Amino acid sequence: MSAARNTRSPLPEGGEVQSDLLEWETSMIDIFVRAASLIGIPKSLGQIYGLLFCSDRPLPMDELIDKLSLSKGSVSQGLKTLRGIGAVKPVYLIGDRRDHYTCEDRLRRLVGGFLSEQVNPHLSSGSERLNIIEEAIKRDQPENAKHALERLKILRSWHTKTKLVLPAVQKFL
Amino acid sequence: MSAARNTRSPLPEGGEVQSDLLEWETSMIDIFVRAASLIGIPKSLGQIYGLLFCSDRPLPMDELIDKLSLSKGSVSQGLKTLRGIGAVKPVYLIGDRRDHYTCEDRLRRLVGGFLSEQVNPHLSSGSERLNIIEEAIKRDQPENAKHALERLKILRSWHTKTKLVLPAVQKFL
DNA sequence: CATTTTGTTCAAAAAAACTTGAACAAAATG
DNA sequence: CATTTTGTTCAAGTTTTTTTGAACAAAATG
Repeated sequence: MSAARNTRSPLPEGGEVQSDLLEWETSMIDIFVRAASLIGIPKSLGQIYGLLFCSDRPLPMDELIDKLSLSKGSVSQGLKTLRGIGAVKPVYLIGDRRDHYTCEDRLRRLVGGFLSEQVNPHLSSGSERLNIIEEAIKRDQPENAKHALERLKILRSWHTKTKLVLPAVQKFL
Repeated sequence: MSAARNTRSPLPEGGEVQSDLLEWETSMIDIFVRAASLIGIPKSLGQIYGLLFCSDRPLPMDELIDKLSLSKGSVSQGLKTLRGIGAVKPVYLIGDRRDHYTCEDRLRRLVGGFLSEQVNPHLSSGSERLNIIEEAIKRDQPENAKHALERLKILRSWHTKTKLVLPAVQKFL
């Protein structure tokens, strides 16, 4: 077990550090990439969030592009989405014209943002949709209308339970 | 508001009914298709589950293929996956050689199956992964090791909370 | 045992999702 | 105000995921 210290390549003249990620950073980012894909979010968003999570200071787009080897477009679009769900926040640093970003690191907020942007809209519209189905059943008058209405009832109960449980989960976290 | 009754086309001679779906069925299936894509599951699985949910009796593959206009391969593979997470169950009917399927309609079971197949594996491996990151931090000896360890600590607390909350949710449903 | 029925598998096709890069806009700088 | 810096947008390209369909296996039937 040779203990080689932190091997970022020494700064090239300029001032522009094409620093590779350290191993712990790579692994930690990987955790977020996996978590992202688990909840159906693109890999690049996981990477961006992950790098911000690892960083001990707010980072500008440049650095994200550079360290993650992503295109400008990807990072710009990714930050937009992450801002949208409140997972990252712009921070304005004096003496630097560029926007810098930090990650939201409170689990409750993180989950809250995700739920209210990605899940709640579906839940809300769900209620109306169930009413529309009820009307359709009445219109169709299927021979098994009774069964159809039973199914609808089940869906309504699922809907209710879900709307109840999500806020509770959030409060717990 | 003309109340046209259920318009399945009258049976063609054979006995094979290429019955189109009724409107209420289509809409209800659509609910499942949306829900599926919300949790990152292919559309066809949503359709299959949805049709079984609408049906008042177990259905054989043939009927799923026919009514949903999906290929044999898709339905076979889809049922396999759904069986895997316990969302559908084979039912053996006397006098019919074909497998028939019903859907699991207890929300708790449904969520339970999904969590234990798709989520828990990630959660379990997560613990080990965090230890590996800890080792990486020690190895890398980054100048901001203190910060890195703080981040790790946060991840561990998230991990713990998540492992705690999922079973609780399940119990509630 | 030849034939039919039922169901699985997997390579290739199709569709969907994601990423790129170049063109553009907006704001700051000198 | 011309130039540079920063950031967005979106059409086209790439990659990933999903679906198809034909070949195959297994079991029942007569």
